[in-house]
Amino acid sequence: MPRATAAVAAETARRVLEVARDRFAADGFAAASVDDIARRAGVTRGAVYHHYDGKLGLFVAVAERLQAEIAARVVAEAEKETDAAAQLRAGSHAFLDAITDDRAARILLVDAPAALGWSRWRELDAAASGRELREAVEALETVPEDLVDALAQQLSGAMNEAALWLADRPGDARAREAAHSALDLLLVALTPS
Amino acid sequence: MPRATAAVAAETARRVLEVARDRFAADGFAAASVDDIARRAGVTRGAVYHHYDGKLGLFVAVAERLQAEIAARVVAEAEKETDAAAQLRAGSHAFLDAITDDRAARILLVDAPAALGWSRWRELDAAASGRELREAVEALETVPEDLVDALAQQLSGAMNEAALWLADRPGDARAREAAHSALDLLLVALTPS
DNA sequence: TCCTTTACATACAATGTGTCCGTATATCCA
DNA sequence: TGGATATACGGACACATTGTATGTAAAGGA
Repeated sequence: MPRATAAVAAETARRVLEVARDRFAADGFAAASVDDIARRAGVTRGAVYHHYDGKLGLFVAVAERLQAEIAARVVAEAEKETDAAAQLRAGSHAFLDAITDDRAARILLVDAPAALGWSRWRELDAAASGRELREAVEALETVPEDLVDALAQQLSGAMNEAALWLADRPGDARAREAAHSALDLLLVALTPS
Repeated sequence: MPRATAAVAAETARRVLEVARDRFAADGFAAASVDDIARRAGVTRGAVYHHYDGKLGLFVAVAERLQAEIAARVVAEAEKETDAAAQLRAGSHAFLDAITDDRAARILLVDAPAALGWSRWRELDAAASGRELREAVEALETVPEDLVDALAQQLSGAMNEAALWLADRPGDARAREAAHSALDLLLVALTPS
């Protein structure tokens, strides 16, 4: 088998990543097999292990990609607002919509904590949208300084659970509306009227 | 090997369950091995497969046991209060304390959703404390009927995340206090003054 | 007392992961 | 420009783990 040029190699890595994203979303981390991913990408497991650090490394690459995509959308929406409270609300709603697209919820919210361990998952999340959330909560006048971390964490949990709840009800517009409204109910309590 | 009497057999099943609980908590579902659990329980894998429906069945048994224990504590605390709002708050705080004891958080909140799938995990949770939470939210006058499900879900997510956050900071009394206070911040918004 | 069922132990087959090794060919460098 | 070297894989192997099938000895009922 001839060796591929650098551009072709990058294309191989990209295709593997794409297939992996699809398989992890469809089958979950545990049930997805590296061999299946490789075959669907048109390569052997050797290629996958060359480009990525094992099954977990491949999964991490997929997760980081998804996190980045979602964080970008969240930040973009939040930045449209000016004051802290509005930014928090806009970002939260954007997060809910973003993570329920592209079947990212299962990968990021169900499999990632188990596969990476909760603390590593937290670090990954903090590097993406988690940090923004914490800062948004911190900017609120109504929240005491020593509760910022705990509250941001719990809001994150509420949104994540809402996302999974929605992911379990695809196409249910009423549920989506209810999730957003309920989230607002929690957020308005924290935002100064 | 002689066959055991019925009482001895029940004791075997109980010992296996206990060891499994310990191993799942320490190693996680994926990394724990049936052989290791069996050996630590003083039996072979054959005994485990006789008493439980495979690794997943054993895990489900452990999870159900933990759920029941926690639900009992939550209900006991909630029943000390009379009005709906106070019951919700008492139950929520009791849940936070209960699930962070005995290293149940990892099993129930991290591994269970991944191993069982999110929807099966939800059913398991609903059968235990989830249903109580929904009813408590429903009893609040301040929450519109069509938001009850979504809100209960999100509150559950907030509490679960708080539990994991605390489980990651064992013995940190300040964090525990902050988690409870932050949870109160969310709950007071929903409870009529 | 015999016979069925229970409670395991043991052996076996299947699947999946990670690693090692081979190799052809870009790419770098003298 | 022609070799040396590193890269991008493919293929084979070893290992771990799960589930199943089978054997078996004793308990408990008829």
